[in-house]
Amino acid sequence: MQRTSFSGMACSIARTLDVIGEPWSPLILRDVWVGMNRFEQLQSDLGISRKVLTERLNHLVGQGVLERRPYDQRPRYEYVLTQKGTELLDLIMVMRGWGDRWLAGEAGPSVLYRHHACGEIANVELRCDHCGEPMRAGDVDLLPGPGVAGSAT
Amino acid sequence: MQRTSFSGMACSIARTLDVIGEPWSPLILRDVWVGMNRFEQLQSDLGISRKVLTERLNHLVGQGVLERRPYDQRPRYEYVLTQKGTELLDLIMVMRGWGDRWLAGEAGPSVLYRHHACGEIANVELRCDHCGEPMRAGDVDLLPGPGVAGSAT
DNA sequence: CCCCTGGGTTCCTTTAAGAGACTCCGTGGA
DNA sequence: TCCACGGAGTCTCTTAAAGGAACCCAGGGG
Repeated sequence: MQRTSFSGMACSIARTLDVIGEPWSPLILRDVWVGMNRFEQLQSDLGISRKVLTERLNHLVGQGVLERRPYDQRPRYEYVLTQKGTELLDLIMVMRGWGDRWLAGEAGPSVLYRHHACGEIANVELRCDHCGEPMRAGDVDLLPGPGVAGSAT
Repeated sequence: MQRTSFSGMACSIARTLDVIGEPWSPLILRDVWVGMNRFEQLQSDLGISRKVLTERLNHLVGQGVLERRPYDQRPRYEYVLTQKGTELLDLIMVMRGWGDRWLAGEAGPSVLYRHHACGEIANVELRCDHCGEPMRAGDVDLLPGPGVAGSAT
């Protein structure tokens, strides 16, 4: 299909979608996170078409989320998360949390997180980076920021 | 294109993508959050095709993320977030945070959050729901959970 | 009585995803 | 020396989803 690019929108959500909004991209990030760094691994784990995997990897590398680097004398490459990509994993963790809560079914979650700081199996929670209290959608007012469309400064 | 459904995968991330992974869906949620509840509002704000908007809304209602309800004697409807949908906004907030940090450009964020609890402009941060310390991808070990594929219990 | 408005449906075009065969390039074994 | 192999892609063809625009229907209002 044709697809509208979101990148022109003055909205960080739309711009983020332009980076990882395409089908498969979040799953690729998850796999790279857990150590599936090579093309063949990703392709066989996900069952994604090789053509699409190539496109996604190129896009993610182009966006600075992944880095492609050789791991051998032969032309062999692996994909690793950059800092930008590592921070995107926040999104993956929150997705996992919501999916576990609302969609996991009777079997329960397929992956658990053990938090280094406390050693416990735990989940992520959104908190205010200012006061540390919980901060979810109902806990905030939305205000126009400096980057709103139309405010040319 | 054909699109592979992720719903068969034993992965909460994949299942979450089946709910909001399609193009436009996160932007629709954002708009509904900020008070754009009607078909015409959404269509003109996003510039999405009416056909696709219909499909997305039906899907989100079917998944229990939105609720469609009449607001008039005439056949007029509006879409509101359910509890399930409201909790999905965590994802939107985290996306906004990442996008602001890495993609906002010189203009800065277009929306700011004022946190009710402290009254300050703030951002979300991921913390452990057990000990309250920061909890990001590098702060956890991944362990197999009860719902892993193959563990028929 | 006719038109307006909200909320869709229909139809056609364009393009992206799926599937699978094919290529290219170093290396390792015979 | 030559061949097979494995990783990492490319190519080609088919199918289906997004875009876009016209059309439809039900209540009201003038």
